[in-house]
Amino acid sequence: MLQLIEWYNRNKRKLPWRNTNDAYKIWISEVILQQTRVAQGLAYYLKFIERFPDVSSLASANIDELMRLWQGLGYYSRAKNLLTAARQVVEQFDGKFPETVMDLKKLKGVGDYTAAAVASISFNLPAAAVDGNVYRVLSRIYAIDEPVNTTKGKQMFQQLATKLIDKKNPGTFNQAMMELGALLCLPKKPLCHICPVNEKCLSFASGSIARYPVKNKKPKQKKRYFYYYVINNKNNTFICKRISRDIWHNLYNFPLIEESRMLTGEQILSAIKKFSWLKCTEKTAIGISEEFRHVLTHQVILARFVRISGADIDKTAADKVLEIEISALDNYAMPRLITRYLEKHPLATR
DNA sequence: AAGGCGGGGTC
DNA sequence: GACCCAGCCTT
Repeated sequence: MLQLIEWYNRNKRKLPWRNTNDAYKIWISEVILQQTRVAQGLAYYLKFIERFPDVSSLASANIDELMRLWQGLGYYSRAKNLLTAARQVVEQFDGKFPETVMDLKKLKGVGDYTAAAVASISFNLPAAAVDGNVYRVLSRIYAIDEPVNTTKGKQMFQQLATKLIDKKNPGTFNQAMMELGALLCLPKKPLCHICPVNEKCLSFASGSIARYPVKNKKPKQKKRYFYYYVINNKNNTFICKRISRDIWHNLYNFPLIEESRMLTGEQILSAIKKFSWLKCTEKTAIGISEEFRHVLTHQVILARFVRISGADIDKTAADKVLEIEISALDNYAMPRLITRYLEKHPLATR
């Protein structure tokens, strides 16, 4: 695989986490890049390292501030797990970042891939980091028909990558494989004509690139109907922290009623009475927004926002909701659905 | 082994 | 629309 390494050294992107061997920084970069493109994660990495430059600063972080830093990046359990893992390092590893694959995998949120990436890049250990790029590259080079998303398939690819890894420069090898997948061996239109290993690529030789990687089945999406009630009382509004085992865990949003079917305008207004702490009077003004469509991997959220101003609030009964100033909304981590709504329909203060 | 968990880019 | 991204955790 010498051609691959040479290609990598000539063509690799200049990325901030490639200027360090600091295991903490490599770890942060790897977690940010889980199921996330470099272009999307880069800015998050920079502000994350600036705010939390080392594991001890992260270990003493506040969860709400951490979630706010992670806002918009998705897969929010990663942020929670980072905090848990940082505290593990401080408490179980005496503040010193673990240096073996086995110990790295003890950290919350660190699986086979991330452990191998940190071990190889920071500690020069011969651990093969097998991610989506590597599945694609290897399945094409060797024309492997085994599905990559089964236990058996994953084992096979892990074994193959382990056999191929350059034991002298494992970190460079791992990154070269991934960089090849990210820059040339693309999912849709791979750039085989300039690929450094095209002469060794079985699927290129047989014109069967498009068949790889083989995957079986895809989950289908479910529809959910969200009705948010956005209260605008003078300078204040009301938000709730999402605490159930569901999407957007630990993020904030507006008081919510969820239905399995679409509601009529009349039903949306009628549902207001489910909030016992909210009393509409003759002075109350109500407006229903257009539908917001928010697509996630496995579900589609169809949301409307009901703007309510001039209502009375029974604060003794409003124990599940948090009253905040509208100007403080930015301090709370919220899903993109909510920030998109607020960009389009800002809350007015007076 | 299967399902849950985001948001955005690309074709 | 469908697919995919430097995956991991829970059940």
